[in-house]
Amino acid sequence: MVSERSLAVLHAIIGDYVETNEPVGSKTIVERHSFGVSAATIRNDMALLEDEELIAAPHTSSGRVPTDKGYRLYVDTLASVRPLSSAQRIAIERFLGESRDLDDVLARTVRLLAQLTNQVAVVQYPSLRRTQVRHIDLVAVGENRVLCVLILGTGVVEQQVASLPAAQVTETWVHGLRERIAGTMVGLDLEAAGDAMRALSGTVDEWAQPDEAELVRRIADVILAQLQANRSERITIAGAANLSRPGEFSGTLPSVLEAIEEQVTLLRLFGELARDGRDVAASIGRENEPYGLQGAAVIATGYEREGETSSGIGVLGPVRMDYASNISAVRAVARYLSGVLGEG
Amino acid sequence: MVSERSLAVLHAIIGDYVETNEPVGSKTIVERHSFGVSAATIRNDMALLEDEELIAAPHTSSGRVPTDKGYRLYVDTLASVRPLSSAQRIAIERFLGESRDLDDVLARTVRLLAQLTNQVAVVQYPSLRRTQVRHIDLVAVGENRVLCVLILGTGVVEQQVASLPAAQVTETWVHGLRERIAGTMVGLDLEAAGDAMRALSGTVDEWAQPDEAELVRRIADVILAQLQANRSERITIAGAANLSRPGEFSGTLPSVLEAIEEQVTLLRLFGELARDGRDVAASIGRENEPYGLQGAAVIATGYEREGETSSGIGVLGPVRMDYASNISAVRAVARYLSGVLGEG
DNA sequence: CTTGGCACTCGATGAATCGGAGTGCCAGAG
DNA sequence: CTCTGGCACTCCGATTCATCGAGTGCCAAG
Repeated sequence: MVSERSLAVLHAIIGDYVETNEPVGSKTIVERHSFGVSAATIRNDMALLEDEELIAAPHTSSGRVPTDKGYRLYVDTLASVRPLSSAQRIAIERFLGESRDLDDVLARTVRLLAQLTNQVAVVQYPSLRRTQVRHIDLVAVGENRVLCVLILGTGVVEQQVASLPAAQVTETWVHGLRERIAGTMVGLDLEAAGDAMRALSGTVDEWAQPDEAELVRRIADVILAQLQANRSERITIAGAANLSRPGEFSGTLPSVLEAIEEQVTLLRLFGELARDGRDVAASIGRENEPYGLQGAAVIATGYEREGETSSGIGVLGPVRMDYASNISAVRAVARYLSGVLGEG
Repeated sequence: MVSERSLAVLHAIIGDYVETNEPVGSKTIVERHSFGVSAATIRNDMALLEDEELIAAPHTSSGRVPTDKGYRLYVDTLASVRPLSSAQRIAIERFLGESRDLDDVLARTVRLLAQLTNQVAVVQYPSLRRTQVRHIDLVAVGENRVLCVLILGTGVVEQQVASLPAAQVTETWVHGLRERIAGTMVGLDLEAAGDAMRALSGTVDEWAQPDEAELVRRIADVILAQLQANRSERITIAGAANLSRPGEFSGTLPSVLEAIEEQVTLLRLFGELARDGRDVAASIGRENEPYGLQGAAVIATGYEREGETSSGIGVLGPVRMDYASNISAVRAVARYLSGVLGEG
């Protein structure tokens, strides 16, 4: 276990290194931070930290640089998350009150976060798995098409046309079917509605004419697809230009760009981080290896929508980043977003 | 005017420079290309090219590098666009036959183009301005909501709910309104339909009860918004990871990343390039200055959908790129895309 | 446990050197 | 008028070498 002071030294090293991007030596530390001890003592502590693999020396007899493990301990022992500057608070305020629809709020939020942190910001769209089906409609369009309209609790409207094989459907028949389906589905969340829909589709022979069963199954499939589409998740990204800051992201820039393009990778990563624990989580360097993002660090948390935790929000940046500021920025923006979405 | 051979020298210089990324001198040229003349003669030609500002020397007495103007003349005089390699043809073939919906086709296409060229590929979604309105439906949802459903010639279905102020609408009233609107709009393209809609909304007092006029206007506004939304244009992008190749894009990487994020910039640029002329167009270096993309080159052309030119497709890369290959790749993929979309 | 001292390491910096690729120009040949 | 070989000149880039200094590790003393 590392001593109290050694930990303070680690914090000092990381603080200086993040700021200057240069290996930091014992002398620099005693100059810039007022430890009450001499450089030699610091050196002893640093040797200790090096034994623990929390810091490393790029070359023999040069300053030290934090390792992934060092960063990890750092964020875990980060007590005082630096409060936001007043300029940052103002920036957040400016975005309040202008909220429009969900897309707009998320787009503004992700840009805000990118601007605050100077990193790539990522916001996951709310998971709608727990959203309810508010309304369902079937509309005959021509003789062999039925338009299936689904209105969800969030106000999202989903529609799709089911093409039927050469059968002529009547307005009244469609109406009857609609009543039956709506009766079983409306009010349920997407997951339960899907189950109900499958059950209905399975027992179709019991209540429908044989020659109509096929039609019902077709329509049921379309509705199932619609339910499924709304459970699928997306993310929105901003601040990609921050990736071009030179020096950072030494060799792993390609994989980061790929991850941004893929989306699915980031989705998994953010989902994971947002899920466990209520507070802001970080994943640093090698910890991201399963996602091909060693070289990068991710800070993420969940935000709430109408009272329940829905999805992830956070930033993606180089391992050498200002965790204190960025963690508090992510936390603040997540709270703000939860507030805005809580009202609606 | 530059002589025949000087032009050939320019081509040689650009060819070598693109390949090696190093200033190319007279000696290198006589070695690698079989001009029938000596290095001194090449030097004379190079002096001439330099007078014309087609090439420039980074330092006194070093090889020459093409200028933007040089690249411009190069692509303008590019006669034999190199045919695709068989491997590339196979890659294209593999994407055939798997076409599904429009989104899928475009997503595959843009990735294909990125892979073929090793650049950032951009495909503009088809402009729907000339698409016809195929069907319109109004469905009463509850007492004070009307769902407006628009089905377009492309199969796209657009829907939106119009909220009405405390008025109870009857099923029959909605039906009547639907008939009237459908009668004036169905069969028109989006632009004309918008005009018709506005006209209808303007004369509402002549044929509707005074207390219903407001409802009609509300509904009309929603439909207008739907029409507008479908005229708006989008692009899809792939191959952003190719930006990370080092050395290229010396200092302008940030602006390129911004442009990709903005989309609207690229939309204007590609729209412009796809519009003029039928063949592949290029915009090189400073020519992109109005878009903040000096430092980059764009190769673009239009593709056809159901017989008429609809939108742009192309690649974005560093000025120093293989124009011959990339132009032919863009052309080939555009043709392939036109073929696929022509059938549907 | 801390501290000052000291020898040592090793990368960074800068000057000096050198080689060579490349140019520009000229005079002569076709 | 064009091409060619030759030649002097320039200047970049790599190499070498010496030096500097920040920083370490270790030790013996407080």
